[in-house]
Amino acid sequence: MTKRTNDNGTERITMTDIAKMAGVSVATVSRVINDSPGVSDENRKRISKLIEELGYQPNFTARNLVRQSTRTIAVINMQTLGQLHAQPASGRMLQGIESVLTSNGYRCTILSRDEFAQDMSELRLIKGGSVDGILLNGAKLNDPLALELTQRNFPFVIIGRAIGLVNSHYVDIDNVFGAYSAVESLVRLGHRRIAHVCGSQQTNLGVERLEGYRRALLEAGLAYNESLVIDAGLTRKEVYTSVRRFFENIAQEERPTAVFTFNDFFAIPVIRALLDLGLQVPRDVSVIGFDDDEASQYLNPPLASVRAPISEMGMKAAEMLLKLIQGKQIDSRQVILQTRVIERDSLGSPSPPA
Amino acid sequence: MTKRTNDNGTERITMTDIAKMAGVSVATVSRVINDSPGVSDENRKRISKLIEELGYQPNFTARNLVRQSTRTIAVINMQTLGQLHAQPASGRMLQGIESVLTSNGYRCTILSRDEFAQDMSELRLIKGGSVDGILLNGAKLNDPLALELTQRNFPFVIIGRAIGLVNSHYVDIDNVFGAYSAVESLVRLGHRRIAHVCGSQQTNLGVERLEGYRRALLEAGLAYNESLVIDAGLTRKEVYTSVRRFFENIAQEERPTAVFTFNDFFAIPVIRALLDLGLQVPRDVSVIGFDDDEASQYLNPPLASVRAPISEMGMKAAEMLLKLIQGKQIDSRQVILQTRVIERDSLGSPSPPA
DNA sequence: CTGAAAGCGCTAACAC
DNA sequence: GTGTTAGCGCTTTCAG
Repeated sequence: MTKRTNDNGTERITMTDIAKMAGVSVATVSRVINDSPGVSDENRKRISKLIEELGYQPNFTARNLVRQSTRTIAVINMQTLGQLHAQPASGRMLQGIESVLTSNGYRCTILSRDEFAQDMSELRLIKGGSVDGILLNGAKLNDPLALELTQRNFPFVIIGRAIGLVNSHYVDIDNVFGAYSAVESLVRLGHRRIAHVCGSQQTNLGVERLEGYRRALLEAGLAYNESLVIDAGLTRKEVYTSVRRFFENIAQEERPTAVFTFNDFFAIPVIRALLDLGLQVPRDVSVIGFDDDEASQYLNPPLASVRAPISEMGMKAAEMLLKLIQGKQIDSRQVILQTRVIERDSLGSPSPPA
Repeated sequence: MTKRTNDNGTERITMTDIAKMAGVSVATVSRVINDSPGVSDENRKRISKLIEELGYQPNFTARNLVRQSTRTIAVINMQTLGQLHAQPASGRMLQGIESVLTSNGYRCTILSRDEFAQDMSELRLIKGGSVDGILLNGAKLNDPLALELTQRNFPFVIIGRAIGLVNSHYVDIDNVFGAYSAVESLVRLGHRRIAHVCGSQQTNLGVERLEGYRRALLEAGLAYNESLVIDAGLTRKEVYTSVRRFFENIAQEERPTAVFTFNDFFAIPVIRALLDLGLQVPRDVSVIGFDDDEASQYLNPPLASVRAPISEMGMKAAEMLLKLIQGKQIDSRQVILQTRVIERDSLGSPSPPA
């Protein structure tokens, strides 16, 4: 590409052009663009008008270079893009993040963690100065990337908890309590054999919700029985298959009368599997999910769930990150948002034994 | 921020540093970084090693400035971020886009069209040189933004058709045919009164699918009856309310025995509304959607739909845009992807009149 | 209040 | 092969 020219051959207008036309120096133009003081009213007005008329827009990259910032942040996910975008909950998160970023003049770019690269390729982002901050959507135990970012003192906020990292900034929902209360509401309905279709135990999310399940059982005086925990995989297909197999192979008197699923995303194939085996929901098996996806209330039967303020979580995380970047005061490095059980028709009392 | 320094006070390592340490000029270092010829093997090896050891990463912004490119593209949507991210189909699109962009060293940033700004604020993106190309997710009739981009000869690809724009680059699915075949399959089952819960008539998508519905009816010798077209709004809540009201207020003998919904996203509250009125699906009313969201097969009843290769559409659009930017040959400026009806249990023959 | 000039970190002529 | 140098378009001292 020729310098100072677009593909179509039209000159791209620069600050120098404006300066020449206004008969001032670039410094003055720069001052009015940045609302800096030290420009006569007359000049300011004239230059502003010129800018307006010509539709001049300061070059993003040049500004970034001298400012040493790009006004873009990266959202780094544990899941692949396919997994990420398949989940309604991710959409809510991204929506929260993007809304506060764009309204603050920032942009974001969505990346997924490359599990195959050993070298933490994500670090190139910060070494190359191409992002001003990072939102870590999910973290592992003693997450090496989080550790590295901490050591480099690079601005980042974890969405989800950072187990093994002291003093890191994060915002999370109370997953343990959320799961606990879901199971507790099943217990209250009289259920004694409660299964859990758990999330990936490689993630805090999966671990925490399982923990909440376990605690609720113990507190209710019910044994925690590992054989009632179905570790089904990541996709709906896998969940369908595992759950179907599980219920096919269990003796009727052992059969759980309720299942708490890792999230609503999983609850859909779980219910399908039950129905396909001729089991009714909630007559034979009650089901409760997590997240309270927008669709859940419209499902058949309407799905009980743990309502989680996911988009708020994204917003809070983005706000915190922005403060971090701008060196502003942060009230609390850790934010935990609360959840609440929403009871719907997928819930019932267990039928008395036939 | 002090120059050449990070927040934490550590120097940020630059090409000049590498050059000094290697005892060569920056030009040489630049050459090895860019795999340009004209460097002795010995130097190349030594410099590479140094870069490796120091974990040097060329500054993204500086490169962008001199190259006059940012390696980022914008995805501009018609919907708000909330609407966008709520839809499984959008997730599939984004996944397709992001996967080809990132694998080509590009990034993307998701924006939504500001319907309140008259000045086409999106143009600032290109005036400020902050994106290399644009993916227009959806376009209006004679879309002013698309027109402007065309005039400026700025690289862009429309996802969806560009009515009123000759020779624009776009990739789309065959919505008219998709809708046609959905309705046609209802007709084949014996349905005569078929309703359509349509999408926004401000979008091509909504218009085209309605058109397909209309054509199928006409071709089947059935009258196109506007009162059977339910323009329900954008949210599931609105759809639920409208559809419920519609079926509540219609005489039984006038009641549609089938409904074709704009997409699967809408089909969920439609089915809920029917069930809440005591109507069975498909016994009383058959339902067919569009998109074939991943969840649809697991719904109760499993939802018939028109399968659309949405993630492929995103990929194709991204690939086309990249070619456009890189000045490569493009086989065809317009790509239309085909759809296919997937029949599931939400479909049945109309019950014989009681 | 204004302008000259020194960069930001890199690429790419152009000379040697 | 290698180095020198002139920018890319902007911000920001520092003089005046």
